This record gives sequence, structure tokens and C-alpha cells, in this order.
Amino acid sequence: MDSVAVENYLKSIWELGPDDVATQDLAQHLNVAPASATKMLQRLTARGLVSHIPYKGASLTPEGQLKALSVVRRHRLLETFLAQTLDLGREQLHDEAERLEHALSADLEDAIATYLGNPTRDPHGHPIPGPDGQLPTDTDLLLSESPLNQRLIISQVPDRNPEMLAWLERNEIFPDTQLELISRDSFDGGLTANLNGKTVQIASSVANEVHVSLEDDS
Amino acid sequence: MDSVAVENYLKSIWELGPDDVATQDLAQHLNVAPASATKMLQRLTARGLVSHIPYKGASLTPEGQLKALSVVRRHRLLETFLAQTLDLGREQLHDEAERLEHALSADLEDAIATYLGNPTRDPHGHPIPGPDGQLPTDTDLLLSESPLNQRLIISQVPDRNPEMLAWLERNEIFPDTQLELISRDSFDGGLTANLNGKTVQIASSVANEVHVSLEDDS
DNA sequence: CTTTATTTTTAGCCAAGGCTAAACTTTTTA
DNA sequence: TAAAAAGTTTAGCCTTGGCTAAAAATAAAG
Repeated sequence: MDSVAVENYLKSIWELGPDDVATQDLAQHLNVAPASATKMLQRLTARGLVSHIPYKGASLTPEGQLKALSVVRRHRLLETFLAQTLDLGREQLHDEAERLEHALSADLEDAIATYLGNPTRDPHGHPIPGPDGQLPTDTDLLLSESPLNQRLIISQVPDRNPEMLAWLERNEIFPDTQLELISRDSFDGGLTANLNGKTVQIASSVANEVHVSLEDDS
Repeated sequence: MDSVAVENYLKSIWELGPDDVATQDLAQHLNVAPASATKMLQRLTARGLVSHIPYKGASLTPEGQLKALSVVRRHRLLETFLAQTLDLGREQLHDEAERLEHALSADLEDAIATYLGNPTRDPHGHPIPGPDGQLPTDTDLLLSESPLNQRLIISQVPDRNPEMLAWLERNEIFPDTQLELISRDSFDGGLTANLNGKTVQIASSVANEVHVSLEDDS
């Protein structure tokens, strides 16, 4: 069994990838000192889960990626399960799943997946990897790169940014919300959108974290 | 935050208590070497959670007991929650809760308790400590010490013995089952009972793990 | 193209929680 | 009550996963 620390490193490398991940970025993402990250990368490389080229960066081996996706799967299943049974705030879901994901047995993972009907998206709209690490091909666009004057459907919102999530919540922007872009500020990338009749200003920092689809892929 | 190891030591001491717990018993219960247990008992004593008298045994301080009961509460709430939502086998519940109990935040604990309507018993019939460690006064009797020829109601079955649990399950002995003792073997303590019209032989090893109540305390 | 700044790694330290082997108590037995 | 057995603790070692400070490599700036 992999330790909590190992699982978190693998997950972080996956989240920051798929390009080579810089030691500093990884360390920051995990709230550890860069030297700690270096040491762990060496251990993970020795175990064949990571390929780390000194001074260049680190990436997951196929085996490492499988394990990372397993953690992501557990995380997203848990978010979905908790959301469905307990209705907690969207922001809380992430933190709780973050802790529980490391304590979920394969059996319980299966039981939860079955109970939920093998969902392919979590409450934030993020795709849930299959039991063997398959990720559905994702045709979503970033809101910041979406065309104007066209019906868009929110497909994914971030899950690790409480402030942004709260703002989105306040403006009723979550998966399945419909909207249409009206204009894009060519200077800072800010967007003006029409959302249920209301006009909303969306900062580019937000638009870079929100995904949309053109079609209703239910 | 206490580590998983610390929480497990405290819980084990509570389960083996309230008398002084022998180092060896504790070590065996936790599957560690006796020397490891000694070292941990010293650490816990230094932290004020345990009072350990060398060569005599260890017991929980009030603070340690509070923490132990908090773990027990989380464990039993989780068993109840999982039983209610996922219907897993009774035997599986224990193992899953054993892992998850250490990853449950206070918030999620509250949410689960509220969702379940603040239950006072888990699916095995074990009392669930309150948020401040209160345990309901328990008037249950051991089946091995119960009177003959009287209507008894199963109140508690063990949760950490898969074989015994399977046997009980097969004979339809679980919380709320009614039965009546017909005779007790004076030599080995074995019991003959009447259960839904059927006659069952109950070994004393089993009768020592099963609790019953005389009245229906619903 | 050299100097400075940034990033990364190495070296050495620490605490937690395991282990085994040896020493020491306590209990049991002869 | 002395010797043997059983239980407990101490001593010393190991791995994991952190840390800081110093050294080394890479990137940026002059």
C-alpha cells in the first residue's frame, strides 16, 4: 500500500502535468520545502512511479499515472457520494474528499461507484477516471477560449479555490448552467456574458478555470 | 491533530480497558511488537493521554479517554452511515470504518450524525458516544449470564470477528432478534435457545460476546 | 560572455513509529 | 525460597517524510 504522502505526490504531479513538473511548483502545491520534494522524487523514481531528470523536472511513468488516476478516481467518487448523500457546501466537498480518498478500499470504491451508477463526472463537472484509469475524451473548451454569441453550457468549475467557487456560486455558475458570451475585452481577456437574462462580468482569471461545452452532452 | 497510530493506541486501550491494560495484550491487539507498544505508551504518558506504570499496565487519563471516545464515535457513526447508504455486509463495515475513522473531520462527523438523526446505536448494536464522549448507561446483559425461560432481545453483537459474525448472521442472530434460553450446560456454559421457533446451540465463546436486553428499549 | 539571480540538489539533522536482541522485573513452579 | 518462565523495558537500529543551510546547476541580466 502506498502511503498518504506518496499518493499525494503522485496526484499533484498528475494535476500539474502532463508536462515535466518543476520541483518548486510541486513543493508549493504540496506545501513542503523544495528539498523535501526532491528527496521524494528520487524515492518515487527508484520505485518506478516517476521519471525525474535532475534540474529538468518530473513526470509520471505509466505505473505512476495509473496510481495517480486511482487517487483522482477515489477523490471524485467521494465528492459525488458526499454531495449526493449529505449535501454539504460545494467548497467543503473537496477538503473532505482530500482526506478520505487515502482511506478508501477497493471494495468500498466499487460499492460507491455502483451505488452512484458509475458516474462519469463529479459535482464540479470533472471527469471521473474509470477503474483502470480510463479518462473519457474531453471535448470541453475553456471559457476564455470559447466563441462569442453562441449557446454554451458550463461543464467544469474548479474545486480547489474556495473564493472563486463562492463567486461562481453567487452568480449561479455551475455545471449545466447555460450562458452566452457577448463580448471579450481584447486587453485583459475579461468577458461579458448573458446568463439567465442577467449580464455578468467574468474576469479572465475565472474564465481560465471554467470549462464549457457547445453541445448538451448528457 | 493526532496521528493514526496515536488514535489507534488510544482506541485499543479503551477497548481493552477500563482496567490496566497489559503491554502484551495491547501489542497483540494492534499487531505490533511489545517493545513498540512500550515506547508509544511512554510517549502518550508524556503527552498526558495515558498513565503508564512500568511493569503494571496502562490506562487512559480523562483527556485520553475523551480522544478515544471520539475515535469510537467516528467509527460507529461511519458504520451506521455506510450500512444505511451502501448496504455492505455487516462484516465489511468494521474494516472500512476502521480506515475512514481517522480521516473524518469534525464537520463531516457532525453532518453524518445529523443526517442519521443522531443515532445512539450502530448496526452491531454498540452504543455511539455523544460528541462530548457521553456514553448512554448500558443495562444490557451478556447472553452467557442471562436468565433462562425469559424473552430476551439481542442488543449487541461483536464487530471485529468475521467468523463469529458470519455464524450469527447464518442463524439470524443480530440486534433486535428475539430469543429465549432453554438450558445452560453447567459444564462448558453452552446454551440451548429457542429462536423464531427453531432450536439453536450457542457456544459459550459466542454467548460471551453477545449482549441482550430484557425489555424492548427502542 | 561574465556576473548575478533563481532553482535545484546535497548534506545533515529531527521526530514518529516500527523492529530485534539483550537486560531487567515479576510471576510461577518446583 | 530458589530457579525457571513469562512479561516488560531498554538499547540500538531502520525507514519515512519532514526541515534548514550550503553547494551546485541553470537561467537571466548586464
